Amino acid sequence: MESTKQMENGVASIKEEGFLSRMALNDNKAGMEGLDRDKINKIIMETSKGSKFYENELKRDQQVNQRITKMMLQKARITEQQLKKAQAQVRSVEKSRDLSRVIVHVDMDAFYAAVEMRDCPELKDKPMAVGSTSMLSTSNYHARKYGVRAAMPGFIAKKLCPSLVIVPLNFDKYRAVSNEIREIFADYDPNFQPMSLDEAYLDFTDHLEQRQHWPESARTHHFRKKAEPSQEAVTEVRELSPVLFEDSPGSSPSPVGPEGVHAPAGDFEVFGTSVEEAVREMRFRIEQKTMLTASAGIAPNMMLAKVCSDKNKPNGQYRLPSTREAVMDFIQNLPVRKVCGIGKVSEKMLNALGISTCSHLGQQMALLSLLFSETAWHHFLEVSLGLGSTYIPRHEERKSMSTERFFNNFNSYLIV
DNA sequence: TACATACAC
DNA sequence: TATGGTGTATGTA
Repeated sequence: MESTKQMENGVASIKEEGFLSRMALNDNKAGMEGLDRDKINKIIMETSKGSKFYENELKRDQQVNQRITKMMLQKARITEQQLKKAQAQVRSVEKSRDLSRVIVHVDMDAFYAAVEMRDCPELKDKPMAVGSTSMLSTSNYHARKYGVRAAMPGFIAKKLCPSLVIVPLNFDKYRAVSNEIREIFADYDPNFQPMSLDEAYLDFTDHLEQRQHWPESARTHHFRKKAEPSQEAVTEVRELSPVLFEDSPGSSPSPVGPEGVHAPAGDFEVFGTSVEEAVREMRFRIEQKTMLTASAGIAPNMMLAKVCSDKNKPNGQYRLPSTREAVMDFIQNLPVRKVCGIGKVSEKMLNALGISTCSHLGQQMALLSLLFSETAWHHFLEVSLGLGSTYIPRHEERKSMSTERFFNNFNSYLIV
C-alpha cells in the first residue's frame, strides 16, 4: 500500500518534461548544478524547432511514449508469487557480493578542453568548447555554467553563450597525452582497462598489497622541475596548470593526512600507503607529467567506482568504503540516471513507474520483473544492491577498439 | 542472420 | 547552414 502511494507521488512529481525529454539539457555532469534549465531548454527547443533532427527526435520520443503506455497496461497487479520470486532472487544475488577488491575509476577533467587551455593560456578565462559549430566534444567549466556541454551542437551553444570560443579538435594531441597518462596507470595496474582516451578502470588491490612494504623512497614523487637558472624567466610551473574551477577541491591539499603525510614543502612529496594516498599520488603524477588534472573514484566494484569518480570532479577523488552498509547508504538517493548503462530512455521508463533513485529500484523489483526482460531486470537488481563487476578484463582480453588498434598500427608504421 | 534500439565516449 | 562516429550489447523478425 505504502509503495503504491509512493509510486503515485513519483509519477506526479517527475520533473515534468515528458515532452521531448530527449532534446532537453542533460545537466547530469559536473559543473552543471543549479542552472536555469527552463531557460536553457527554451533556447534549445526554439533553435531546434522545425529541423530534420527535431522531427526525428519527436518521432523517437513518441515511440518511447508508446512503449511506456504499453508498459502501463501490462502493469497488472503483482501476484504474491512474483513478489516471493523477486525476493528470493534478491537474496541469491546478495550472496554474490564481493567487497574484497579495490577498484578505481580515473577520468581526466574536461579532457580535450583542458588540453587546449593548457596550450593556449588566453582561453583559460573564457567559456570555450572543443568541436565545431555542428558538434561539441567537450566544454570547459566556464561554458558549462551557460548550459554548454558535450554532445551539443556548436550553433546552439553559441545561442546559450554568444562569447563561446570553439576550438577545433586536435586528436593527435589528445592521443599523445593519453599515452602519457596510460604509462602512469600501468604502474598501478598493468592490466588497466582504458574506456576512452581520457578514462580508465584500474584494480588497485595488488598494488596496495605491494605498497605496504614499500620504502618512502618508492612513494616519493617530485614536482615538475622548476625553471632552470639558464632558462628564461619561467614562473612557477604549477601555475601553468589550467584552473578548471574556482573552488576546485585540489589534489594536494592534505598537509597532514591520516598517516602523517609530509607537507609538500620542498620540491617533492611523500605519499602514504593507503588507497587514498595511492590514488592521490597517481593523480599528482598525472598533473606533474601533463599539467592536467584528473578525478578518481574508489569503490569495491566498477559500477560504484564510476559514480564515485564524478562525485568530487574536477580535480578531486572520493572513496566509498568497502562495507555493505556504506554501499547501501551511498546507493540510497543515487539517481538511476547516474548509473552507467541507464540512459535517457531507461530513465524515462523508470520515471513513469515512479522510480528515480536506486532505492526506488529496490522497492519495485517485483513489478520490474513483470515489465522488463530478464537481463534488464537483472541489471536493475544488481544496481539496486550496489553490485557491479569486480573483475577488470585484461588488455588483451578486451574486444579491441578499432580506432585504437588502427592508430597504434599507424604509429608503429610511421616509426619504422 | 540481419536489422533496430539503447548506451557510452 | 548546422545535431558525430564507432563500438558493444541486447532484442526481435
